[in-house]
Amino acid sequence: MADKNLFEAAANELPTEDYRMRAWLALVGCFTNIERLLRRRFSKAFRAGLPRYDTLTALGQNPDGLTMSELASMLMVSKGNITGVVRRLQEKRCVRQVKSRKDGRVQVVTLTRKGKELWQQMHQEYRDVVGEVLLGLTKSESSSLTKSLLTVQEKIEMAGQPKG
Amino acid sequence: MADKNLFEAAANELPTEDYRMRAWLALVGCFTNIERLLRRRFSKAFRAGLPRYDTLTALGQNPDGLTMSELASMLMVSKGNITGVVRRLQEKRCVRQVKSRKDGRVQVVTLTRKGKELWQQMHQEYRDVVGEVLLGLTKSESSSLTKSLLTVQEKIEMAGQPKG
DNA sequence: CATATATTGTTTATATATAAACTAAAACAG
DNA sequence: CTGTTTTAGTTTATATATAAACAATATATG
Repeated sequence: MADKNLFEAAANELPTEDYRMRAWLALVGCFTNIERLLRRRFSKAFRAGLPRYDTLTALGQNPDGLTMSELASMLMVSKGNITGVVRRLQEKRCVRQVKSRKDGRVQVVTLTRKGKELWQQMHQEYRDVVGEVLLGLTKSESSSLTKSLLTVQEKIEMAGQPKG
Repeated sequence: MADKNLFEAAANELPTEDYRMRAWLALVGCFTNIERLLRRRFSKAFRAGLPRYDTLTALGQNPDGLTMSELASMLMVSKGNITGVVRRLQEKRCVRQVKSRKDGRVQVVTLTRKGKELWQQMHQEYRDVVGEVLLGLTKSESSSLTKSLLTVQEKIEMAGQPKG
């Protein structure tokens, strides 16, 4: 007993006509598997989770810096969350926080040189893992999958950012 | 600046031929959006995260109970994680833990009546949210998406469970 | 200008997640 | 039977996540 994972088991119990739930369960299973691999590789290589990579990426793409709120918005997480992630990155000297002179509430966050280097290493690792995991996927399969996913995305009524 | 989310921005920076990364970014964006909606609805309705629902579902599908290790394996999380989730469910009188008489190390976890009721409520909420979110998806779109995702799943070499 | 309101970011309480170290019990080896 | 190894589960340290309450600062409005 307890042979297959929950999502496969749940899909097996679905009535045939329940095609939307079936799609969602397939999405969960697929994402969860790949994401876990990525997380494990990042944990081993950098002793860091994916949120740090996401944060470094956002900052790398915006060399003039981003405020805490902008980071929260781009990464689609709460502001309280960003406070912690940026604090840990700062303790590792990977980012710099400077208080804005125009607006005393605002912190502008930028990458340090060390942060840029870490970002590049992480980026390579990220690309490697995704490449390995999706190795079996042909160009046409990838394109069809991407197209389906973007269709779903478009149809989701975006329900705002998290609070706080 | 900081207009669109990170995954869209990252996809825009990709070379055209990078179809696998593009598919992965679409997968991340799609999953993350829907999962966040689900989580928010669960948080509001039950003051509980999705892992509790997953755990109740696994137990609901196995009325004879599951051990902590079986739960960890089915939900694909670490054993230390299960310890916490089950403890919180037990504090709410939703599950029962009984030490096995055959093997003094093993805990067998089963649903209480209260747990069954909570599970059913959560199940309804889960179905509602997925239905709403994927409302715009036709049967044929759903099927094509499911098929693509299962193809990916098959091609992923499953890399074992987390440790601990 | 003074007061009301909104915005930025942190803090707190809680839930989730892992890896690694640990305990207890079972299985196995000689 | 005794010592070794394996297995089941918990504990600890750390990272991530949210909502809600809060502080400090801007902005808007009379």
